[in-house]
Amino acid sequence: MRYGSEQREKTHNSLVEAASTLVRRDGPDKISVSELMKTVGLTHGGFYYHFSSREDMIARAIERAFASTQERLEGICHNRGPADALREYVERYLSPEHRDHRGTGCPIATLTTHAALLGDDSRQAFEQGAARLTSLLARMLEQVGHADAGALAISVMSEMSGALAIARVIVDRGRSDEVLRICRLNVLARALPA
Amino acid sequence: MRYGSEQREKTHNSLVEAASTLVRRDGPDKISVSELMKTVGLTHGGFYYHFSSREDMIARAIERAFASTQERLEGICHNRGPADALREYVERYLSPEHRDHRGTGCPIATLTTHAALLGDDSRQAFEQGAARLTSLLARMLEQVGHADAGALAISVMSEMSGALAIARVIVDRGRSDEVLRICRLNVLARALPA
DNA sequence: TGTACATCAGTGAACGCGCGTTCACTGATGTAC
DNA sequence: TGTACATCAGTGAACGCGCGTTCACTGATGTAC
Repeated sequence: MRYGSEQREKTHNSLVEAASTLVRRDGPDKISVSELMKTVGLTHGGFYYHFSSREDMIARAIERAFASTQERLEGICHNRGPADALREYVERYLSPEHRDHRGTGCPIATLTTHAALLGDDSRQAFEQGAARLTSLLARMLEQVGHADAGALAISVMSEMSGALAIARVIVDRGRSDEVLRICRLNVLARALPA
Repeated sequence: MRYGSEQREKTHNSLVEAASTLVRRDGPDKISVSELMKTVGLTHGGFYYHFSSREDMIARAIERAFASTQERLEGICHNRGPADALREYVERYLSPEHRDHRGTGCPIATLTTHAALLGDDSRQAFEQGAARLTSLLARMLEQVGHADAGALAISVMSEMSGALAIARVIVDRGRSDEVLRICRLNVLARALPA
């Protein structure tokens, strides 16, 4: 079964993409090698042609999750003023839509408590991804005139990710929405210029 | 091997206690039945004399984790004025000591992203525990004069748990301490009366 | 006080199952000539 | 243009392992008489 000359790369990309969704949706402990391969229409045996181990695959999945989250944030900033972009970001982050789509959401809100327990490769991928994302947020805060933007970014990122993770545990939609709404208002009040 | 008449209760208590530490230290996915039994000096076969299933044990462990966390908070409030208690709670929560002791720490900062993925019993135990803990915090905030204490408690709990979870992923002690310090200052500024 | 029996809190062997990983093999495609 | 061969991207059977769960058994303790 030989395909086009870039087949390997294409398959690898699909695998990492699928893994980055599965790892966020079901958690790093529940992804199985065969489930991942099935997701892209292959059999489990081919896995080690693309990854050196299950742990390696999880690290690549986390990297990808952060990369696409970052792209999405940059998309929000594109063609928008700093204050508008900031408001849009916070409102999307703490929205019921984000809460209801773990698989494509911010990895910080999906994997924090897992990350500390993962292997070193995965943990490092998380740490670096989170640092970069927080830097982007800091730059946005700086652009709207915050003096201590770096510190505020850390505080805001903590509250947003914490709130989203908590909202995801609350079954009752109304009460979960309420958590999001409260933190949205709080964060907007702290982040946007007066 | 028959022991004293309350042997069963005593063993059960040790098991739940040990489980509540293990579940926070290693995560709910990594606790194994035999490891737990070994921890209290028994063999794996006796497990089902105390729990109906592994999932049942995890739910009981989470309940216990919240109960002892709540007791600890009440201990802080005991014989302290409201503002003092609040400051003490925040400073302890966002301390390197708390970060370095997952096994005995606040379950919100240890299990949030796990909780949404757990079975219904465990998820519910988490949700109820978190709600009670947040209520306690709200009462403290109310006592120092905050008008919208309920909302502030949710915001503060989100930031504190989010920050602690993030700090636990950062390997470099200095940078991890810095995250804690920043959020400590931010939270204290928001929570304490001016 | 002594004896027979039931109960209680376990033990530890055994089970099936799914998992991560390995490996011999396959067959379509590209390349050399 | 045709043929032989190497390569590439997989397949799928097989492996060992640890896990959650079950179950027949054990032996110390409590209870009935």
